[in-house]
Amino acid sequence: MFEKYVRLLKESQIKITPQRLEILKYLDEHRTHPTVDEIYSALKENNPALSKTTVYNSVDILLNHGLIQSITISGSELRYDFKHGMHHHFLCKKCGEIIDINVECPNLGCMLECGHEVEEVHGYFKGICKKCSKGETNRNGS
Amino acid sequence: MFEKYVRLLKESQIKITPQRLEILKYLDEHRTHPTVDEIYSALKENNPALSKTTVYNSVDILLNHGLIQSITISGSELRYDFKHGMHHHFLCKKCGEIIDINVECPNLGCMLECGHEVEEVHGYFKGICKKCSKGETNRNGS
DNA sequence: TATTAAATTGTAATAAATACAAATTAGAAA
DNA sequence: TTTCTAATTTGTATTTATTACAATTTAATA
Repeated sequence: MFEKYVRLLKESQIKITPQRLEILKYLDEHRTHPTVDEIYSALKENNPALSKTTVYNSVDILLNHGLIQSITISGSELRYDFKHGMHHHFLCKKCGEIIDINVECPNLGCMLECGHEVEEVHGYFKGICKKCSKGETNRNGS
Repeated sequence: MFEKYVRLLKESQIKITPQRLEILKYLDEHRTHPTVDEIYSALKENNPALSKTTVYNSVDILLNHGLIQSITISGSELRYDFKHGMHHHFLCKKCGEIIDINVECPNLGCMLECGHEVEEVHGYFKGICKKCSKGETNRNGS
């Protein structure tokens, strides 16, 4: 059940706690780029004693060890994403969904030429997603 | 003095007010990607009656008409940028500076193929900037 | 110049993130 | 296994960013 996440934490030399395992698992299984509040609400169901501060602390340590990444696409709030292969994001301004776009950034070489040390690469697109532009229903009901 | 900004607002059919002119001019002349608070503090010097709500309202309307863009690179706060040519951004994790990177995104074609309507393209890199990685002084003094 | 819809101001409320002290716990050592 | 300690979790209190909104002021038209 949690073997994968135990292994990931051990590899990063992070102390293993049930809360961290649950958070990492949640992010791996829900590629919805949730906020701390969304993670907290979901996990509180099975663990009513969970504290939101723990979620903040945990995503911080997972972030610092590179197991997850933070997404700033939506402004005024941070979202989190289990680190799978390099990809970009698309935010639909109508339904609010954040869609993974499986492309890499071809500008990285240019960055290195500039002389900066690049640790993170983020590519964001915003607009109206395929579904919404076809006029299908969406989660905002608009 | 303000002709350029009067023209820009007129072209966008936005009502011309001194506050909007000052904010647009400030963003054009200070390519530092300031927050609302930074814009507010700077302009309050010459206009003590300025309200922070006005800065929020003004950047909103300038944003909606495409005269400026919002930058979400730094998390938990929005930054604003006068809209000049297409470029990416680099955030230095040491000195906090946000540097313009003059590249375009070659993935746009791919996006259109996906069927999404793209309105905005954002490319962010994070790491240690050239100056900081050479050990020079920086604004955090670290 | 008078009019009116829109913008500005200031205060209050909301929401996201951080700080911190007390209680609890993971994991190493005995 | 039990003990011990540093690290983690919890809960509360702050701070900070943003939004809501009513009253006042103003831009721009007639």
